[in-house]
Amino acid sequence: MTTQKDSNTDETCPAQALLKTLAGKWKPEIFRLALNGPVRFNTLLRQIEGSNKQSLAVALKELEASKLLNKEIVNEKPLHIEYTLSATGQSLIPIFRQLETLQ
Amino acid sequence: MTTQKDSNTDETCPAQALLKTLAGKWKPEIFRLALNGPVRFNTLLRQIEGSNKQSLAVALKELEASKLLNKEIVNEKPLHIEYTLSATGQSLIPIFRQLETLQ
DNA sequence: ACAATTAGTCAGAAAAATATGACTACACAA
DNA sequence: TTGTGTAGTCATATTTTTCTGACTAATTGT
Repeated sequence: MTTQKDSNTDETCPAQALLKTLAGKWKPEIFRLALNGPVRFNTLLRQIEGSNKQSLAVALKELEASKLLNKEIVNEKPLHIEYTLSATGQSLIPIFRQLETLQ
Repeated sequence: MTTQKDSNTDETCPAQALLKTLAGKWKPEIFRLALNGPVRFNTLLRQIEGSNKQSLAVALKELEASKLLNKEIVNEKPLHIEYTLSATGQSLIPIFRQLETLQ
């Protein structure tokens, strides 16, 4: 006999996918700051109070892996790295704005 | 000397607030199912594979506490409880629909 | 009276997420 | 060559979240 616990395993719901990629203690804050322009590792570490290197590094890596942020080396002095919103990330801006209009 | 890690503690960003209320392993799935109409405890337990009583109970309690779901006793036979989208919950429907249009 | 269905609670265990502190490595300036 | 700023890694510890299995309790059907 098969269990009655089957059928509904969509896992293709975009809202759930987004919630999953932005899940975690620091990802939403990183993403929000990235809405205003490129962000950098040490700057985030100073801006986001209570955060730490390890957790930010993991969060950035995962946001990059899930294609919300792009990582690029900037050849200026001092040489540094910038994380910017990807095209996908930018496509979410209207939704964030819409959420801000909700009371 | 004060630390340079101050200033930016908004915590009034609605997008982040929503991400927080829908954070957790089962809340997004519960919420998504509730979009289609009233949901019930034992039914969710059967529908959401891999879930368990305890976690669903906690998730439902928190979704109710954060005013996304309403809990009501239905006086039919058998007497049972229904969780339905609150007004706030319903206000999020357009955003979920919009996310579904995103590739 | 007994079993099934309803909707949970509770204590403790296991798993996952997050934090700490030490360390690495490159570029550049003094 | 010593120091500062860049951006991390790594092993371990702590904290938080989630799961398991036993139990409760009211309602309804046989």
